[in-house]
Amino acid sequence: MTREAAAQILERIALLMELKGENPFKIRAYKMGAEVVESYAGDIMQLAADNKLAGIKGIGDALRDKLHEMAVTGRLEFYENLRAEFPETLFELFEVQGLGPKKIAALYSEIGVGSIADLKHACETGVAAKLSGFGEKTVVKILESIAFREQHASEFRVDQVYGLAQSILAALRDHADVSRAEVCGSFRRGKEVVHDLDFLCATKHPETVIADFVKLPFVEKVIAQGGTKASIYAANGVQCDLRAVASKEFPFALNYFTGSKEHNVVMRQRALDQGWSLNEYAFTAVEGKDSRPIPVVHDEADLYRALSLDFIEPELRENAGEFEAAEHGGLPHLIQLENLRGVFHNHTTASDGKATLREMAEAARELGLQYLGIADHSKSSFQANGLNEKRLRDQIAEIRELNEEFEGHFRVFAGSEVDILKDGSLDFDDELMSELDYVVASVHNVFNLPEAEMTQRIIRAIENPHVTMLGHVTGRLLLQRPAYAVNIPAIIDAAAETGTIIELNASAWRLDMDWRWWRLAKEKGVKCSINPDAHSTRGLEDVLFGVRSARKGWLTRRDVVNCLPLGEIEKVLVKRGR
DNA sequence: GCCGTTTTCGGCCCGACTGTTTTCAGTCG
Repeated sequence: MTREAAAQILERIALLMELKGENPFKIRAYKMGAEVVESYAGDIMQLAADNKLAGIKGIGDALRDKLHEMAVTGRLEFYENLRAEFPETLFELFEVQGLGPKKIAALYSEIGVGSIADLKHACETGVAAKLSGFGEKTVVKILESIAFREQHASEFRVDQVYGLAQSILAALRDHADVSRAEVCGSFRRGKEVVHDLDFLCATKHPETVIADFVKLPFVEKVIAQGGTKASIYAANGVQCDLRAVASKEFPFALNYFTGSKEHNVVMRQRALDQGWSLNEYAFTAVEGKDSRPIPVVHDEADLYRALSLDFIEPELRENAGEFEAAEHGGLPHLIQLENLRGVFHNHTTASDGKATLREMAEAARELGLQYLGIADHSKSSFQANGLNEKRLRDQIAEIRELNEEFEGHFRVFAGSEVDILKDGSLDFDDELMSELDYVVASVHNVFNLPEAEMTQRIIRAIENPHVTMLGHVTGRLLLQRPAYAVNIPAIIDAAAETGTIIELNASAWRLDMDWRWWRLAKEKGVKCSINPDAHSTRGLEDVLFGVRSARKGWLTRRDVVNCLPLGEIEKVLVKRGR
């Protein structure tokens, strides 16, 4: 059993215990255990199998035995018995905003609601509103949350499909009969969520490749299988399509299946202007039309060149100005993962992170970075074990001490993710913030302010000269919680005026500020910081998702402050007027 | 269920907001 599977079982035990009204501390112990299993630096399942879990904080006698059972047998009897008491679909209900264990327990035990479908019915027929603790407004909120979910059904965040995409791609490229393979579609275009995964391969033996594709280990169900095309569901419910084409068709098919649809329309129109028809297989001369000779196309760059265009990176293919730019050499040289030199906004065990300061620093060095910015939560974020003044000052001292060990080869920057309070004031006073190397200011509560008030709140915060950057601008959680109401152009203007950096939060849950706003920010001269918001050493690698979004927002390494080397980054952290 | 320890059991994370209530339970961060 994988660590992810084991962690999920522990999490689900915690949920079911909440429903049963178990001791809340016992529940928390299971949740903590799940986190430890998920983030432990080392092969925790092997340790569990070998009975060597003693001494790991958060894993006591009971969890040790349960993990051992899971590691050895691949199942957990305790969980299976517990699970049998409730319908499997009950877990869905925890994803509805406004529903917690108490309300779910009432819904289930009193009116038999065991799934989202049941819940919707109970709300619409007025049955739910009659329950004690429920009323009109609760029901409206629940229905709104269900509608939001339905709207985004069969969509996946990038982190949910990234590993699968890489595995399938690797399997295709390994296939003896495949000469080229690529992921296409919105995944290749770097969208923040995807509906499905589209794969393309070049081969002389499509039937063989298709037949082998549907037998890959991640395949849960074959939806369709033909001579050149197959669709399957992977184990996590993601639909994956594979198209097999001849090698000479590959660049055309790659371009066509990468999209976007709007981009393709313009491509075909431009081809027609040359007297050619363009489809997913080739250019063909349009009969009766005066056409130029058709050039040889080996790859996508040839295809764009044939249409008198510079190569347009997949992330830019949204028909949002990329053609105009590609006509006269105006496309940006997009940032790449390798350009990053450091990362800000990361958490440690001091607040709600899972790795210590030292572990985070070592992991960042291991990734080849030159600096790491720590920004644990501030005191108002009680739930995240936010640091008070004393603890923050202790951490600053600890960071200074650690830096001495690095002798200038690497640096940890002392920062804080300071809560922006309801009125736009900050959780720490100016004196304390002036002792920090940088400050990330973020909203963590009171999300339901009217737009004007929320905007003013944030602007007031970034007008503080100690605020270096603004964290996750809209608070959205992709596919789960919409952004709160805020006037982004006004925020961008204020950031430009005050020299405040805006974060591109690289967590796949957030990707906030959204890529659609970065061109405006860039025009106004606002700098970006791609921040992993890492809560573990592995979380540092989320910068990958942030870079995808930054590319989609037309950003180059010059627009992103954490591409600056150690020697130059300090200057940027000193805000104008600070 | 875990932890720490005066080694055997008591403590474990706080506050705001919302909506349903009429003084507070539940949810969220």
